[in-house]
Amino acid sequence: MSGKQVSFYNRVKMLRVERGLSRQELAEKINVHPQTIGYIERQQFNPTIELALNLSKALGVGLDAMFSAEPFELVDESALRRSAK
Amino acid sequence: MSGKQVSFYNRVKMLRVERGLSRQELAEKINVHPQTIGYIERQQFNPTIELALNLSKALGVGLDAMFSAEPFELVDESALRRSAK
DNA sequence: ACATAATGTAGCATATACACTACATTTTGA
DNA sequence: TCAAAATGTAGTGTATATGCTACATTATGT
Repeated sequence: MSGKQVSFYNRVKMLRVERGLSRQELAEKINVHPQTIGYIERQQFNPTIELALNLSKALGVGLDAMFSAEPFELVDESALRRSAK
Repeated sequence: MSGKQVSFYNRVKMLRVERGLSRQELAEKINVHPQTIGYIERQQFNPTIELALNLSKALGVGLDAMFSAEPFELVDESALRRSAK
């Protein structure tokens, strides 16, 4: 293992899966090791801003949509209904 | 010196000065060494997301308003005029 | 002009981000 | 059910984020 559990939240896994990317594929897009993506998703370490900016670009969302000091809300059914076309 | 020049941009100094804080004061708010603030402002290293989230809270702006892969625009006179009440 | 505060520079020390390899476990699809 | 793909776990190694101390330089206010 690398770091210990970290004290903030991220939506990297959700965003990656939503885009149909494997860790391998996401890792290639931003030139990091696939394990690095895993550690971030499991909140086992605290990525740098540079890596976060690369993730942000690769996933097409801003930093604030991806990292937060507070837990992100779960997507509930009403939200899904609202976002349905 | 600690790290080398970093490949992205931040507005920490501008935001700090605008709020009338010294590095010492900002550092105390977020429990880091004042030199750490200096290194970030001079882009001499790549802070972690956790530190960035703390800065974000202390300065009252989102991550995207503080860090960017592209240079921030300079505040020009017309912008100042526009934002004047 | 002078004191004081704020900032920069330059070390050294420690923790950890991230790379990488190898193998175990889980998931997925045929 | 079985093979392949995706993910998790473990351990090692290196670079660097960050702490900290000390001194030099540059504002700032009086």
